[in-house]
Amino acid sequence: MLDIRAIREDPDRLRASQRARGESPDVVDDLLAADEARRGALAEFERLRAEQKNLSKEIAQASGDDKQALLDKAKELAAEVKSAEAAADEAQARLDELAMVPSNIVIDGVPAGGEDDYVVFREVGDRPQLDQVRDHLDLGESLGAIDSARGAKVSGSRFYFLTGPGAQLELGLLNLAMNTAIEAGFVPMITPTLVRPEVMSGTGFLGAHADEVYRLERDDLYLVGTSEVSLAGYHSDEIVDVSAGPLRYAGWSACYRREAGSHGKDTRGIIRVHQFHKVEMFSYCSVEESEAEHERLLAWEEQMLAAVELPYRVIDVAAGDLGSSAARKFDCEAWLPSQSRWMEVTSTSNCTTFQARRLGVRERTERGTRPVATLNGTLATTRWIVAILENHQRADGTVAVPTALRPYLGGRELLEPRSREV
RNA sequence: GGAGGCGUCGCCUAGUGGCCUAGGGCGCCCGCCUGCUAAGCGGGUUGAGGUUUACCCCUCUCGCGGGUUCAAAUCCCGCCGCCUCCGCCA
Repeated sequence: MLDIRAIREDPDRLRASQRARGESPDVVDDLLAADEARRGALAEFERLRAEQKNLSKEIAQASGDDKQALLDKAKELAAEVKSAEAAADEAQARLDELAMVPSNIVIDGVPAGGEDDYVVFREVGDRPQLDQVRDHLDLGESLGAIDSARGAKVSGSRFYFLTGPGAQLELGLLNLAMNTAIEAGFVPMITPTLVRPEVMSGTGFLGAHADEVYRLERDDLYLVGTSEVSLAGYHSDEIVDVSAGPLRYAGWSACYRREAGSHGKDTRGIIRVHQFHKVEMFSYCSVEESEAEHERLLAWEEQMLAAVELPYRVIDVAAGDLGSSAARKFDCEAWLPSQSRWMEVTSTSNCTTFQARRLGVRERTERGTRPVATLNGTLATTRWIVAILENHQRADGTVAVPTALRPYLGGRELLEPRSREV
């Protein structure tokens, strides 16, 4: 949802943003018309309602014939008030509906265009020199780390078991991420993975990509695709104090995605799965501070990637590929040797006031309250195991454990193929 | 799943159809007073929207949504949340 008053003042800004995303600028005129209609209807209702209140007070003091005459008049007025209120409510609902349509206004400097129009900021680290490349599933199976076949047997395609060193690797990654976050001053959180419709909708996940989300119809709850959802809802309908700096939370949760539109894509291994774990950073801050905070979230992501010794690049995602709530998004992509391509491993978005406005998260200022900015970013996910196995594989079939993860694997420096099939 | 109780401003609370333009206390903010602090005195202090250069003013907001009524914090219906007890389960 966008600020209708801001659109009234500067409609061209939204038009330009819509064009950059490849979406229609016509919604702007629809919005302005609906806003005008709403204000007209509201003024009429308020006028009648004020009249009714005054009349009511007269009735309380009148008596006899006077009172009866006033009562007759009041009865008529009551009907008028009722219909004026209905009209005002309807006009408000029309505007609300329209206001939910446009995606967030992109920040100046975001590249225009679609999926392939990103800008590469930098490339960090050296890609491994490998004569023979095995992919992560091949490696994971021989190490006894990933069991895809039994995942499918138990739960269907895109499910898996992490076993032995695989399970330890994931726990290690997530703990390393959690510790990194705590050290940086984040409040560690373990979050609900089922949320109410208002929260899911408030974060912007029920728009164009609603098919991605699991829904439990009997209970009217949604399974989150990231703890961003729960953490955004955490302060909903609250006035928070961000005057002393951002409120920072690090959420640990399981994540669920239907992957409805990706049949046949990344079907092998654990790159694209229905359920995984993630540690997510989430910040609430003033809108003025949001761009600096975005850079900081990116820096913490890069710190994690450096800690697990992965080669990666950072891209500035183009407007058309942002998702509805983001005003800017930076992705880190790790090198994927088996496919000679880059694979998204982190994503950090500045949602400016888009989510906060829908969820009612405000801050106090000298002149009333206003929505804060919300930002999120990935510190580690199950998918990182893919990049770690592939980039740290060695010719003898072993996989080197990055130094930072060794404490979580009992000090082991190498993962070795198991001798016995299980 | 069953029974009962509760939901009013940041917190505590008053309020049983018109005197509520929601009162009081605590906390907080501003001022006065005062060697300092405390106390005392005066004022301010829910949020959303409309109107306005601004001040003012107006409407909505007593968990949420309906209804009754000229008029609802107050009466009726539905829902949600919390608490207590019982049952069932891990």
